[in-house]
Amino acid sequence: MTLSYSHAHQQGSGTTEVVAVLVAITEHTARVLTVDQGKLLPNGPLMPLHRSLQAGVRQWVEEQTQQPLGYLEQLYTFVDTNRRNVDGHALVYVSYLGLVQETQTPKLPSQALWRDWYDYFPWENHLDGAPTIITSFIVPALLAWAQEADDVITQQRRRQRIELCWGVGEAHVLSQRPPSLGASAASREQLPENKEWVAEHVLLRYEMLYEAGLIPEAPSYPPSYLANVSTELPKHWSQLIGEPMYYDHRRVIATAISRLRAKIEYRPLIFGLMPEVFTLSQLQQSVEALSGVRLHKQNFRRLLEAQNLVMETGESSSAQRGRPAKLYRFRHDIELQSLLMDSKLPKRK
Amino acid sequence: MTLSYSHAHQQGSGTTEVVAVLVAITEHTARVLTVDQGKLLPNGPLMPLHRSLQAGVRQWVEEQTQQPLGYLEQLYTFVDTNRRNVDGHALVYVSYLGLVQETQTPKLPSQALWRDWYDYFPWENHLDGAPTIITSFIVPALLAWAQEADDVITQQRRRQRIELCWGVGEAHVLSQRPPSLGASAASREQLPENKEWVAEHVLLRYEMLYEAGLIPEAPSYPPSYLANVSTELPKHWSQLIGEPMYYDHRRVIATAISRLRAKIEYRPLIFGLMPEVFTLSQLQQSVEALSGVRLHKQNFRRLLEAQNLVMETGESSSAQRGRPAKLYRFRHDIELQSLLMDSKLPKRK
DNA sequence: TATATTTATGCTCATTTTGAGTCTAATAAA
DNA sequence: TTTATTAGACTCAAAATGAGCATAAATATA
Repeated sequence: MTLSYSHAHQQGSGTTEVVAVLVAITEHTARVLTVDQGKLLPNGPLMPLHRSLQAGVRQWVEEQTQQPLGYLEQLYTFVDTNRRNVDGHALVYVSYLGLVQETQTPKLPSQALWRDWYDYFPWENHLDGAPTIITSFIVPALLAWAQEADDVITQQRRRQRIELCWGVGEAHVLSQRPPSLGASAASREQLPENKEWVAEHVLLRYEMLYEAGLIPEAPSYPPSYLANVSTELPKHWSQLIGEPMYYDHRRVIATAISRLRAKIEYRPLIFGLMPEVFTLSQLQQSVEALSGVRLHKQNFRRLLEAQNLVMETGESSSAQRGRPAKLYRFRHDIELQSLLMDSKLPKRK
Repeated sequence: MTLSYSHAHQQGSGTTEVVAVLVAITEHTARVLTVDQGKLLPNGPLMPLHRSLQAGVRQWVEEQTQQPLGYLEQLYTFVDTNRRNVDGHALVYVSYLGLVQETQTPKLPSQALWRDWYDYFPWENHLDGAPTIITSFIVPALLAWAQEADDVITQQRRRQRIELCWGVGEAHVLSQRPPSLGASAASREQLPENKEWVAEHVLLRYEMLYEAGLIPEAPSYPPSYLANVSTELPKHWSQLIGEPMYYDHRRVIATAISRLRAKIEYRPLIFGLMPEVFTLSQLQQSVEALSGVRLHKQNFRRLLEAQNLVMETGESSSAQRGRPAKLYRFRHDIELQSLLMDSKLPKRK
């Protein structure tokens, strides 16, 4: 794969583009809609005729993907100084997160393609436990990266970042702090101890890999420091580290996943991805597909009950093998609350 | 005040602008930096020479305000179709939230001015209880606005929105929901009951006032429906409803306050606004200045202790009248955690 | 000087929320 | 009819939360 993922480009007179991360859940798998062989997100220039950014996104997305678009939320705005218009102005692109219901997915144009989003972020899928790639390759490589920093402070900080982002807190090198300056309070024994995988840190993890030059999009890829430390990238590294994309589109997806994972904890966005009726298990599996971790079934239901967001249809489904599950639907009469109310999810199982 | 707050404008060839909401706390008051007599936020075009959006913000802000800029975070990107460049492209502006330490505020250029942010949002200041303007003017006017909707559904929804946004849940008209369709669960007695003021809903409240035509920036201001319902805007309405700004800059501030109030609940952003050393009471007062509500002192301290974010300096301050308070400083050795770790605040007093 | 007032700070306590488990029910497949 | 499998009810201890009282150490005032 010798193609460069950060090549230059020329535009017309406009300098603003919209980019969409469309998410759907199909067969218990979180998917993202791509174009151009999975190398790009649906995108298009903002035109003078567009009345708003949202309008621009909707128009382009529906044109490029024939996809009816439900919930839509602005993510982040980037500047790409490698792509400039005829006046020399850098391209600004505004990214959006959109939710699409599985059921209403019609025929796609040939260049549009739903892709499992873990194809791009293999390390984010902890549904069957933490992927081995993390401890066997990623963390060692990142530790080598920390090692090659010039000063000790930077090394220290990088290691701390690694631990916090990747949940690998073992020998916790308590950062050299003044040995009890203010002697009384402040020195409890509950310092870091944070050795947990935090699902919504997707973007932080991606940016660390980028900074360390471990992914093809990075300017410094492949990294030069690995030879020094007798660590080597395995030959199939490019497969392990997920599929690259053009420009910064993979970062845009990382932003989207981060936002979705964070927001689903306190807003019932999930219903934008569900079919009309569903079982509680299906609902839970969908949330798990997004967050990448398993949840505690009973507590998940308890919270759902407490929030009173769903109602039984009276029917039940025996599509599975075991006991038939009651079918539920989202309570549309409280759609407004759903925008305002907090809605929490339980911790992982 | 006959000046129009949504007038058209012409630009050069660029179509992208950055706008900054700079926040500081002085004398226990949250302030925001303005230019042009308090009618605009510091802003400037994105230039081809800027390497990034952040760089653009920093350059323009420091040029316009001589203000050293600490923490900086992107807020939201707007399109202003009233302002277009020579090619007809609408102006895109990217807004940023920046935090400035009180102590390091140097001489300001004459056109820059720190303003109490509640000058623009009088209804957001609940430090001495809920402002009377809410129940005496705002809510009645909004109810009239709800009344004038064409269909009952919209009326219903608007009333629900009013209750949720302004915390005025009394006669809770339970939205007409199917009389127990799925008879068993789902019909608990714990429906809305949300009659609470939620500090971080600043943007929702502003947008509702805008939609109802109750503020000068709105195209439909002043509203026509009030005559019908024997409610009238008091003659001094324009003072009650806060100071207007040009373009959508007041909405940008609302976005900033929302973000800040929400984020301060789980990230220790507040330290970006504090001087080097401070007492716990000062810290609490600063948080209160931002959130607009009073906090429970003992619980505030308990959480601070638990999070272990501050350390005693050993000194104490007797600047006030009563017992001298211990002085603290932020623990800079854990600055990284501070970016990642959750950090919670207690509920209001 | 004695006393009230003010601010800081320590501590308790009932309630709610959370994490994690056991146990029972109802179906399909063998 | 047994077994595997999925759904769903209930329990329980630990932690977090909201709200209070009590005490300490200063200044203002009678």
